[in-house]
Amino acid sequence: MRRDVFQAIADPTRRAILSLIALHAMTPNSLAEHFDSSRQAVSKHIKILTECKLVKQELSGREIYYHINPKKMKEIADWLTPFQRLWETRFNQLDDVLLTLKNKKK
Amino acid sequence: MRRDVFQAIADPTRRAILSLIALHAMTPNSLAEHFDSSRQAVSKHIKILTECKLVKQELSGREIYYHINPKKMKEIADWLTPFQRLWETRFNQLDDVLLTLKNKKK
DNA sequence: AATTTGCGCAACCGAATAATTGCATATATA
DNA sequence: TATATATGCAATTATTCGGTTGCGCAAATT
Repeated sequence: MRRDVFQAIADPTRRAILSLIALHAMTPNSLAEHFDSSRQAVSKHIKILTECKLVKQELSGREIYYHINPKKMKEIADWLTPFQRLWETRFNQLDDVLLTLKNKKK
Repeated sequence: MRRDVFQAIADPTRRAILSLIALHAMTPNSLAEHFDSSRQAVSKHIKILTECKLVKQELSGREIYYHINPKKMKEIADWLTPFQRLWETRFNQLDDVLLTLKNKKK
């Protein structure tokens, strides 16, 4: 079973869950209220997020509050770092120009 | 068929393809040499990357050079932006402290 | 003590994925 | 012109995914 952050954030519901708990920790039930799918479906998503360490749990009686794990979120940002210069600089616009010239030559 | 950037980068081979063509444009055949899977398999990945606009193609005779599309890559970075403060500031460490205190209380 | 509530787990199902194989087409090369 | 090369597309298959349903358990509530 592949279980990495990239596979985890591939699902829109899981991305929404991350956005919600980024504001404040939430229980599965309170999370499920924000979606059309069942509580179990949401729980399954949480399980996947937990397995790849994107969320941590805080037990409180029979309730479980799920928190986001910033360190793991940063791993996604880290993967993007080498690509950053591509959109931050004007290299990409230069690429476009070169590409256009090349095509015109043909 | 869901075809967004997040689903696209979920696959490790596709992430590797993006990393390779970020350095310089490549043809499907030259890309396939970097992987164990077949040329067709790589082509299918490229198709997915093309469909979600992460790569652009430059035709040159019978060869097709695939380029990365920085604008689309940035969309991933944009999604991450709201989460940035979670790891860039010391809020996350503060969270850890509060969580520990809460657990001790019980 | 009995009932309700919050949760995880397992089984099941249809849809989507990733890979292979085989084929068709267009461009180079001999 | 015949052959080799670069590529895309379609069919097939095993696997994974996302969802539902039903269950069991522990903590709260009555």
